[in-house]
Amino acid sequence: MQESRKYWRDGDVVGEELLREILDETAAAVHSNSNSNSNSNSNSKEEEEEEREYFAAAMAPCGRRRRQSMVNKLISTVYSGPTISDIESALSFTAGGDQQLIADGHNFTASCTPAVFSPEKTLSKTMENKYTLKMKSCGNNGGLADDGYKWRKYGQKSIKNSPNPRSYYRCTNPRCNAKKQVERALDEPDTLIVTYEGLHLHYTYSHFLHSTASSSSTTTQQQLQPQPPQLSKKPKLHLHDDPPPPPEMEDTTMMIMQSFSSQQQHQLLPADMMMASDDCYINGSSLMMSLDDEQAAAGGLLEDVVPLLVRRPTSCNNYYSPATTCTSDNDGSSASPSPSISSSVSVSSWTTPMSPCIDMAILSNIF
DNA sequence: CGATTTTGACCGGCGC
DNA sequence: GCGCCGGTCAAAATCG
Repeated sequence: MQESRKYWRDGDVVGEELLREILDETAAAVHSNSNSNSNSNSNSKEEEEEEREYFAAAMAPCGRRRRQSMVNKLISTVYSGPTISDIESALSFTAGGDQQLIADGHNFTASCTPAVFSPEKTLSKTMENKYTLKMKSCGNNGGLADDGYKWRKYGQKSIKNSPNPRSYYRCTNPRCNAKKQVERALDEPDTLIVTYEGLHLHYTYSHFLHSTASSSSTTTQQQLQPQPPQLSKKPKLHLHDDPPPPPEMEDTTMMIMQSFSSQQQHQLLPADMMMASDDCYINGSSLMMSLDDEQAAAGGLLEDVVPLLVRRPTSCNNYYSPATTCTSDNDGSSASPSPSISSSVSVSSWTTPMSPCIDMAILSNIF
């Protein structure tokens, strides 16, 4: 955890160093597993070098399966959020109410205790999936991490024993019942507490933005999905302020996405929406996503499965030009965070060249 | 002019 | 039953 914090806070160089450390540790673990009878006190530099070489060989292009295993181990080391089993649980319409993720500024801890979905329960009951994020404010943009969705504020309430009001947001997609609450932490004025609730029944906007920039399989999606922000009339998005996205995603993000794509096919429920692409197809009332193709996953499917992506706070300022208007204020009440800043952050963060992109992916909602 | 935000009113759950 | 509290509604205001 401490290392993750270090990684999260410091710049890309430190992040890469930490990533290397993690890779080395993972390689050492694998090495020791494959040589269980070897001397356990092998801490010399030469042996460390051997381990590095061993791991480098394991990560060679020909060792795809082993690399996948390495990636999985890396993910499990760096990523403390929901596991693929949690995702599958969520996809199976689980609802525990206790599924909570706390991002303590920079790190996430997850306590996912999903309950098995009971068909007799009402839909609203099943949508009790909630998780709470604590995130640091970044400058005057409210510090709200991008989650790729557009939100509309529908209420604000002053909370007892708290000087800061709580704002209530609802996804602007009319068929989507996702909500979130935003309030400022009591003890840490620069920390925002965001509670997400409900399922998104559509793609993230950032997905389309990214797909538009780097994928060739977006035509159908764009036809079927809400108009991406850069094509909408919404001036608050300020996409013109974004740096031009590089064509490729950064490696680590790719690795994370490949980790997800390495899993078997995922059955996503429910699919009362109409959606089709090269990667998805409708199967009865459910949506099947074929994730065998890593390239397909790299085209943005991670955001299909993990709609909420919290970016590194240290980077967020880089994604906005000083001219970016922001309606947030100091009390966090009128932050109107997502509509004004979300999409631009998302696109940039996916494609920031120097970013090691251990983007902390938080799952609760599918689509 | 449509979309979004603001804000007071209203409603339901919960504890006493 | 009553009051408190959190969440939501909806009309007015604001924004672009």
